[in-house]
Amino acid sequence: MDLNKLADALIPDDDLQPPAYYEEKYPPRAMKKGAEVTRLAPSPTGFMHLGNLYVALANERIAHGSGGVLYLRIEDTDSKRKVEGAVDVIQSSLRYFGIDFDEGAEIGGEYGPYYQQQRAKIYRAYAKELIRRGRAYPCFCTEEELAAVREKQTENKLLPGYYGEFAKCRDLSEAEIYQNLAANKPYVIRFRSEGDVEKKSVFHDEIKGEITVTENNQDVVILKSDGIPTYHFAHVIDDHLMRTTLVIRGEEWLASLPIHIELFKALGFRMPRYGHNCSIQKIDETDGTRRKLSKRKDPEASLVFYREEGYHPLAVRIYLMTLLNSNFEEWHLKFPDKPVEEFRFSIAKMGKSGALFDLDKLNDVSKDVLARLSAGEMADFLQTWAEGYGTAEQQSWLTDRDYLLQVLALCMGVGAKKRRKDFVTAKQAADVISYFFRAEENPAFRADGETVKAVLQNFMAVYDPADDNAAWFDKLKKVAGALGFASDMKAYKAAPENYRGNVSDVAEIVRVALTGRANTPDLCTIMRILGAEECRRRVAGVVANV
RNA sequence: GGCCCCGUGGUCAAGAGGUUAAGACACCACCCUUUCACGGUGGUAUCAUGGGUUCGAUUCCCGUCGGGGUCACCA
Repeated sequence: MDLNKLADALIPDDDLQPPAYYEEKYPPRAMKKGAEVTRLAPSPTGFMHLGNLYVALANERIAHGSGGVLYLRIEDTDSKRKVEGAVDVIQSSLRYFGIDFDEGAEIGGEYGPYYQQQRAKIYRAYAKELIRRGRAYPCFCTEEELAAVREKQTENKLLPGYYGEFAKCRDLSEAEIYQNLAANKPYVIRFRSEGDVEKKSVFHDEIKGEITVTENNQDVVILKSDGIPTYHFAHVIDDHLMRTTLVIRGEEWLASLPIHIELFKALGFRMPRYGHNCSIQKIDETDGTRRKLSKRKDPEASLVFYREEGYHPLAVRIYLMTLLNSNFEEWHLKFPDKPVEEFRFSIAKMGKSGALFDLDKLNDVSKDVLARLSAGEMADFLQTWAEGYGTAEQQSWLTDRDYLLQVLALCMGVGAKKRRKDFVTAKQAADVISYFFRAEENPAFRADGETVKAVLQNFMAVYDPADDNAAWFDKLKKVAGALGFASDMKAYKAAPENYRGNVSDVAEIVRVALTGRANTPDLCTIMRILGAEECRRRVAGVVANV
């Protein structure tokens, strides 16, 4: 069979460059030893998964930690999944969490274009070359035919797929091929595999270590009927031509590694190194089993979730780093103020087994991150969050910057010996500080109405905003004593039956009346921030209703 | 089902042929304290299982079990 003629018939494009042209156009990168070229290659589906960020962080740290390059390639070969504006979503969400690319889509670079759709000619050139060499052939099978074969294979407990005797179009005669072409039958281009599933070999995975791979024997599709390549083919060509040195990707790709290995070999490309990263999982409530975080079932699977909730990007970053590198957490505990970039990220320290997503742990990390912010930084963070996701009311709270800073300084314990860790997320923080901006609707007291009224009236009668903390508390104790509450905790503990309660019960009444909640930072300071007038108004409201 | 990956407390995990099997989160108790938070002290809890190698295996080997992934003209 005249393979050159076949190649021309199958891929008639007259504007293709020979493979050698691309080899020269995209030469190996001049980089210092040890520098890694890594990439992120998401599909523009408009949805960004936590797993995307997870693997992005690993690639980013490896590239930048080694003085290498991180680039963004858009895998838009499936037109059915493509969503308008998805590339913006990818870039903006990754940037929010601190992933910056050196080259790639929308940034450009010497190894572009970085959209696979724009690289169609390149793939076709290599596919044509494979046809000429007899390593690729046209397949005219319809979807129905393939499905029927698969069904039969499954029935007979055979390996499903297009291989060996089941590869009907593999050895079509020249006449049959041209007949089909003349009849305008749609066709795909398949790779002619020479592998044998009985043969296994050891492969070194940068994360998993020594793994065994079974040879591929599938004649996989490399060019779909629309002339666009499949993932497998595009991956091999792109990562070769873009001179990727290390591919860190999800372990769901492990199963197709044999295909990639054979394609690299057939094309005569040197393979990049691979690291297959485990995925973030969660326990399914319905059956108690582990599974990947699901886009459909788990809101926390989406990167949008963390922005809506107002998680600080650094918190998410630190949390993911603790999952990614087992010694990161200890390092971070030791040097809490050092930027993450200073940590020596190592592929060797990446875990082999999938980790369960732990919101408690993330929350704990978040508290620490927020507690290290200055009041000004926290105010900025809150404002940015509120502009995007807060209610109109919450936005209005933040307009008086000076007032806000006073509130934050108190709630964060700025200036105190130890910082408070009340804030977890921006959303939760907004809720925590709400009482500074509006009185609570129906404060719930544990004490009876008469007692509440007496405590509030007595205390407000002597309250003086000019008092310092000690004087303020002295007055509270006097009120407590006058009403039969113990003003001295030790005395109370010695003989609680002699009292109606103690000074903390009295403080609680004032606290609840003013803030609507039983737990707040220092009450005296809260009253100072609210102002005497506002305090009196709130107390009056409570006394009238109780 | 075939193939592949994984298996140390509830979670993330360090670890090495011999350890009292680190640490963090969560949980519990106590202390501090006008409440809460912070902080401090202490505590509960782990090597999936069977066999082999070995003086000794949680660690090395094999089987079993369990969990996960994958078997598209999707990535």
